Formats: sequence, structure tokens, C-alpha cells
Amino acid sequence: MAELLAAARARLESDGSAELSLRAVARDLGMASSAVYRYVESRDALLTLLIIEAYDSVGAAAEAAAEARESGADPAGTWLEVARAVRRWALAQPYSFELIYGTPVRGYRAPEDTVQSALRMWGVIVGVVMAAYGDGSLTPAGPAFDPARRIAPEVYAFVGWTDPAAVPPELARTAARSATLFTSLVGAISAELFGHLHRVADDYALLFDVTIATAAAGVGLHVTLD
Amino acid sequence: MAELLAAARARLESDGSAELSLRAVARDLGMASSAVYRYVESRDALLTLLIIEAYDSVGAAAEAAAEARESGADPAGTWLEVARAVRRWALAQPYSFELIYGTPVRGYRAPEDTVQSALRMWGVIVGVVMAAYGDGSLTPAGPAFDPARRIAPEVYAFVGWTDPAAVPPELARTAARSATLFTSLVGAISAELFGHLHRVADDYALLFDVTIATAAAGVGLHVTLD
DNA sequence: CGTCGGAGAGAGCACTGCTCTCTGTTGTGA
DNA sequence: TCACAACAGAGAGCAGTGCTCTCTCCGACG
Repeated sequence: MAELLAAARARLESDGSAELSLRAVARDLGMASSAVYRYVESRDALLTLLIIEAYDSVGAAAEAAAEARESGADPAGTWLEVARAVRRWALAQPYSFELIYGTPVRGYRAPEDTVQSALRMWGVIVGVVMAAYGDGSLTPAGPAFDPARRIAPEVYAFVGWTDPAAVPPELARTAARSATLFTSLVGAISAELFGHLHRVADDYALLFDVTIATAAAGVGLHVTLD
Repeated sequence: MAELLAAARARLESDGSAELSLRAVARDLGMASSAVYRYVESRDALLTLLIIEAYDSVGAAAEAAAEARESGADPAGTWLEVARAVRRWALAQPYSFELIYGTPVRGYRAPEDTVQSALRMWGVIVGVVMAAYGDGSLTPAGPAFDPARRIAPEVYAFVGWTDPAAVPPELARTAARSATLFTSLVGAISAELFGHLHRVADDYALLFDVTIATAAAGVGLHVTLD
């Protein structure tokens, strides 16, 4: 089973998810394609396993980048480091990034198994924003609005606010704005990997930092670029 | 040829790009699959045609939304309307959105034919930001940085600055920050369509507005939400 | 009226996911 | 030690795919 996953991962990283053929993986393992079905129900099930792996891998990379900062470091700088770490991860294994943040695969309907792993990224984002909110380095910016119904109650529970009604409005607005951090992070990497920055920028790393810092400014996090 | 494109478009909208089978299109047209090759070189070439169509379609939707605003309307509000129009377009034909902003298809390597159509979206974005910069409604925000090498010279030429060295630094910074508008727009719609907001928000339309307005705030555009 | 070109048909190749049946091996209990 | 059962893998086969090759037909044009 471990060998099967390893072989599938290797195929994914070299050919991409659309070309991931169960028969090719079987050939790599030196066995008949039908034998693979002893271990995995279908091609989509194999892909789901790789999806969970990828979510955990990128989640771990983001968490590691956040934890590498000494406590007391400014949260805005931490966010930039997290974003850069996710970008490095994506560039190192672009097909894994595509697998989770690109077009969903055919018969795949996001079983509950993947949700937990997928939420690790949101955990890091919310953690950074809450740290900034707590230490006063976050100066609320961005649009004003009634925060009701903008984000799901689970998000508040995620950071320990059991009663959504008790959340201070400005904190609730900040939480809703935080989605922009996720959106611009995934969007920036997608744009780069999928070729949408062609003719727009030459040095993608430089523009990436600007994009992350600009989105952060909208939330109230002040990232310093060197 | 027109019938072929129409049939392919119908297949795309009902099944998605990965399932777009040339043989199925041929069946819809009541002819043999081999006959289709008289008109189109390969499956990828057919997809490329659909990609150009999609780029033009979404570009036209964005341009129409921008032009629908009377001249003199605040550019920030115009940007919100453009973003909403693009979201509506994406929700109405999700597979077309996936086709251009999701994972690139296999053998596709973005021929020059598509670049011109793809740049229409950037044209709208730059137009809005430049309008705001011009009428004084844009109050520079976001990170400070040396604008050199952040964006390609073509972008300046795009808005009429033939000599990149003559562009005022703050304008250059604003231009670089504008990429965040594209990134967060595509990222927000992708996140919604691809299921990444599961458990994060219930009312996607409300969160979308916040995301767009937050990213705009980072650029210096102040969107008012009702 | 003859010729010629283009449009379409059909067979066929190599590939895919998946199912079915068959074989060999291996472990376990009496 | 022997019998049985469970399991891992092999192989054939089905329906589908993209694409190529050859063949036929029909209509336009000189």
C-alpha cells in the first residue's frame, strides 16, 4: 500500500493528475493493473488519497513557517513568511498544488476525509490574524459592513468563540476580511503557475510579495517589504 | 464549423472540459469522429478555440459592467460591479471559468492567439485603477517598495506610458499592487466554485463582496458595501 | 461529359478505467 | 502433517477515448 502511494505520487509529480493512469502506476510496480484494485477502489479513490496527502503537506509547510518565527515576532512578517513557504511548496510540486487548488477532478466530490486536512491552511491564517488582533499590531482597515452571515459559525468556534453573538463586531469583520488572505494567496500562486502573469510581470517572486502585502494591508496587517 | 463550435460549447457546459470528448461532439452532430478532424486539428485545438471564446466572453462581461457606469461614477464602485459581473458570468458557465482559470489542460501551451483575449480582463482592471488615480479617489495604501522589476514594461505601455523610467514611483507601485485585484477576483471565484469555502461561509455572495472590497482597500480603492 | 477535390465513413491502433474469472501462495487450526 | 480458507496477483475482456489511414461518394468546374 505504501509502495502504491509512493508510485502514484511519483507519477503525479512527473505527469500531472489528468495523466495519472492506474495502469501506468501498476506497470511501475511491476504488477497487473487489476491487482491494484485490491488496494484501492478506483482511480478517483487513489486521487483522493493523494489529495489528502497534498493538503497535509502544504498545511504542514505553512504551520512550520509560522512556528519557525520566534514568539513575539510581528504577525504581519509571519504571514509573509507563511505565504512564501506555501509558494515554495507549490513551485516544488506544482501538480500537487493543481490537484488541490486547481480544477477539481471528475467524479470527485470532496468527501469529509479531506476537509480536516484542508482546514489546516485556514488555521494558520486565522492564527496569524488573531495574533495580530491580540497584540495590537492589526490596525483595522478594509471595508465596513454588517458582519452577520458573512462567515460560518464554525469559523468562530475554530478560534474558541463558542457564541457567535458575543463576538465583537470589529473582530467579526476582521475574520471575514481574512478570507482575502486565503483567496489572494491561492490566487497569486495559481496565476503564476497557470500562466496568467505572462506579459504582466517578469520576476514573479517580487510581484508575489507585493500581492501578499497588498492583500494584507486591506485586512490591516502591515507587511514590510525590503 | 460554427455548428461544431456550438456543439462543443454545449458539451463543455454540460460535462466539463475533462469530459469533452471529440467523439461525443461528433455523435451530437450525427457524423463520424474522423470527419471532425477535417475542421479541427486535435482535441486540444478544439479546446483552444473554446478557451479563446471564454476569454472573450468574460472580458466582454467585465467591459460591459465597466461601461454601464456613467462617467464620473466612483471607480471603486465600478470595480465592485465589474467583479460581481465576472462572478455572475462564472456561476452561469462554471466550466468555461474552469477552462481558463482552472488547471491548464494537458497538451495546451497557451499559444499567442489566446493572449490578446486574456488581456482584456487586465485592461478593465488597469482602467479602473487609473481612473481612480486620475480623479484623486485613490488614496495610496498598501506596502511601500521599489517598483522596479515588479511588473513588465508592457503594462506601462498598456496605459500609454511609453517610457517606463518616466512613470512616477507611486503610480508604478499602484500598478504593481493592482495585480492583487486580479488575483483576489480569480481566487475568490475559484475558492467558491472549487469548494474551498465549504465550512467557511454560507452566503458566498456576501463574502465575495467583502473579499473584493478588502483587496481593493489594499490598493487604495475604497469600496462602500451596503 | 470527365475530372478532381473535399466531406464524410469505417476500420484499426494504442491507450484508458474497470470487472470477471482463474491460479498460486500463504497462514492457520485440527 | 494435512486440509481448508483467505488473499494477492494474473489475464482476458468490455466499453470508451484520441488519432490515423484508406475508401467512397457527391458536387463543382473546365
